Amino acid sequence: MAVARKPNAGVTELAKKTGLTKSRAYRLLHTMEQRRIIKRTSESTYGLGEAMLVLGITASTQTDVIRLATPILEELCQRVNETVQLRIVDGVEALCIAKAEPSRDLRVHANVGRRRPLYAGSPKCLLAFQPQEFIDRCVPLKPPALTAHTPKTRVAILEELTRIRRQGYCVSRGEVSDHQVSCAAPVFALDNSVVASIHVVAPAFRIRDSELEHIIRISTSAAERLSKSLGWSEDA
Amino acid sequence: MAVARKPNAGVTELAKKTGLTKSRAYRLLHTMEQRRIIKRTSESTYGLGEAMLVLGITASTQTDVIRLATPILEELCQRVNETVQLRIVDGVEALCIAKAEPSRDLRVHANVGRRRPLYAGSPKCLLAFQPQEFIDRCVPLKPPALTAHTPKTRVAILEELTRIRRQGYCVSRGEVSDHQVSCAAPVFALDNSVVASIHVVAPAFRIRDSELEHIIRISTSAAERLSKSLGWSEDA
DNA sequence: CCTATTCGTTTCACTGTACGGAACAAGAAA
DNA sequence: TTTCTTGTTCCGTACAGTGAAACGAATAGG
Repeated sequence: MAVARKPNAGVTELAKKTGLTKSRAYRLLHTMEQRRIIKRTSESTYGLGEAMLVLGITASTQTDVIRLATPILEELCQRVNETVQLRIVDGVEALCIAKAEPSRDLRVHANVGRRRPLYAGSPKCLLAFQPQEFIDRCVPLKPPALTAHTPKTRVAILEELTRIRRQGYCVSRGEVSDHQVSCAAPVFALDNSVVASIHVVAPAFRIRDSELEHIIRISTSAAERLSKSLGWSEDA
Repeated sequence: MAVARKPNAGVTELAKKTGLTKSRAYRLLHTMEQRRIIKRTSESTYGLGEAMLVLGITASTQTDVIRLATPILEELCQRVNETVQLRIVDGVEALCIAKAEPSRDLRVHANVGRRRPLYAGSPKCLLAFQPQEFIDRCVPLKPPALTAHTPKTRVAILEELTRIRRQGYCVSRGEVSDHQVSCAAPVFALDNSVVASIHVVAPAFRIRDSELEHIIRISTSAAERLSKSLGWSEDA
């Protein structure tokens, strides 16, 4: 997992990150390389290997969230005719684990595997429903201003999170990148925890208020359908 | 890996498959469950867990084959306007690790993570370039007749493999499922081994001989481009 | 050019971990 | 009932994997 988190790191660096001895780290890396769990990306830097790829792809067919989400994402994508993403929390970041893209020429490009900070833009939808202790750890005191619309203070972000919890969805207008609007809705599991979020991302000029409302309506409904198929049901 | 290969298996079954003691198997499963590498699918049956999903998705962004293939697959998909797949050998099967689908209504559906036997249809393209010893192990004496066009004998398959090696691509007309035509081309790595194959799958009625030739031409060229971007260069 | 660090790698004696075998409870089948 | 299965736990011991230290080979600094 340390290798995944920090690709192209060497033995010493990985040993430090994980708190292992250098010799232990070295030996672990050595045997994991033999088993193809990791591979050398250059002389003495490591990355995830082929075995991990195969296991991960297999995992995605055995995991409910992905299996059930795929058709829902595709339908949503077709209805809004914009790029759709499924994200989960990994570490202190949002990780895109599935996507669907429309075939129109001008669209926002999405990438499975890409990570984003949780405290800016539509990933806030994931953050909002995490334990307060986790939220406090994730939101920086001085969030970097990516665009003119990025919330400038920690307090502003925390207030936004409260609003998201209340209204049940999140809208970001050019917060993380200009000319981009995104809308996200939370996906609940049996225990009422939020396990993922569904995002619709679109070029800003195409989204007037009326379109935005339409997108909000059907993406929250898509997220709700996914929640229900995961066993969740609506109560306090 | 045993859990991946055989989902919904219990302790005893997994212990047998792996040659481990029952107590060892139990303890390994127990700690892997704590680390979220695997999860219980029911009382005492196991499947791959969330950690595996995250690692696998991360691996796919760190793996050259996938990263470089994605744009090539998408371009190929657009040019042939049919479903395109990227497959690798896993165990004695072909595993689909990436795909691209056109947006037209009638198309062959593909699924990342799906496995197919290596000895029938276009996966033969992968098999053809493996070591002879491996081929012998994979091709059954009496291959099951999936359709009227499935090769009926072991010898027929072996001859087909020779032809594939000679011509550098593989065509399957309804071998694994009626009304489906597929065409595959091998992807080479630096050491001239075949690491993957690019497949174009289409409904049979749409593919006349002239279209097929066109598909063969541009899919072999796509595979060649991918090979080259992996560091391969054409020599004996 | 010579230290001073840094890196990855290897050695070695030791110890604490993870092992196998057997026993256990709880079901299911005979 | 008995006799198979399951999954789970116990326990004494062997030995695998450990940490610390040493090693050679780089790179950086003065």
